[in-house]
Amino acid sequence: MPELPEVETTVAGLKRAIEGQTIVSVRFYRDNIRYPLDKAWIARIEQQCIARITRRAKLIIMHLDSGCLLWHLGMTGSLRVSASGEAKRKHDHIDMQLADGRLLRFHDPRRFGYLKWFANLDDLFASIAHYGVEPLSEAFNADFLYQLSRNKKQAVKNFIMNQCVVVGVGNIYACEALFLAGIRPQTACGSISLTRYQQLVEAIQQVLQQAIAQGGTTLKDFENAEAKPGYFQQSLAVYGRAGEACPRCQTSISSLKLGGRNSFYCPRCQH
DNA sequence: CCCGATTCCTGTAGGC
DNA sequence: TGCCTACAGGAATCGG
Repeated sequence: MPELPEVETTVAGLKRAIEGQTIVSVRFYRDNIRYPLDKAWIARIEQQCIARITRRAKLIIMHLDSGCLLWHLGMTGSLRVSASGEAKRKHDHIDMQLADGRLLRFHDPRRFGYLKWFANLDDLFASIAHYGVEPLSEAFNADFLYQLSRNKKQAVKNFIMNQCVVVGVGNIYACEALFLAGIRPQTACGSISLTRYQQLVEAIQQVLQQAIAQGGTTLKDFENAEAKPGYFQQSLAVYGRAGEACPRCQTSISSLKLGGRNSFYCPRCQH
């Protein structure tokens, strides 16, 4: 599920809703999601104020007065703030009760998401030191992609979905950005020119910014911190549209598997 | 080193 | 209706 725009949307909602709140009690409803949930963390988290909430890649970072929390929503995870006493649903795995009575609740049917506690931010960032550049930062530019891709045969779609290269771009936005840039997803990344990488950088930034502005993409079950869906799915040009008409030239959209992931493109607009 | 395949898990859609 | 299979937004890990 959540790629960068969905995580950004969730973080924006959480900032509004719970920054400055104190966590009074924590409950783990199971002892692991993707990774183990250590019960020893509970005492470290309780009575801590959530001073700041930020995003790095597809991760949500909660800066506590002492220590910090790192959340990953995986494919089906959501982090919502609900009224006190709201009934627990199936697949609700973690509750954090706030001082004003509301509840921060982590829900994740497939349990590919995770929570980790760290004593300090240095340790947290050390755990994700292998991550690549932020796509909406200055460091993400045509030169960077061009240099890093030389002599590589990897398909460009897999290249831009590699979190060690650039973070936050998942299957949906990779397909959409390649369509906007007019590049076929299976093109070897090492054979793409600097000029075309310039177009790709602009396309990735444009698609992510538009998706953020629309509150993300809700294909199936994404909901933000206020349990509201996103609207960017209405703007998808190729993702999930195999056999439908290309919005630019009316040619039938094609699909193929790349790195095990379904990939969609227009055979006429993309080369 | 670079790839693709596999793996974690549940829900859902589609074929029969 | 029910049973079975394939597939889904992520990403670490394994093996060729």
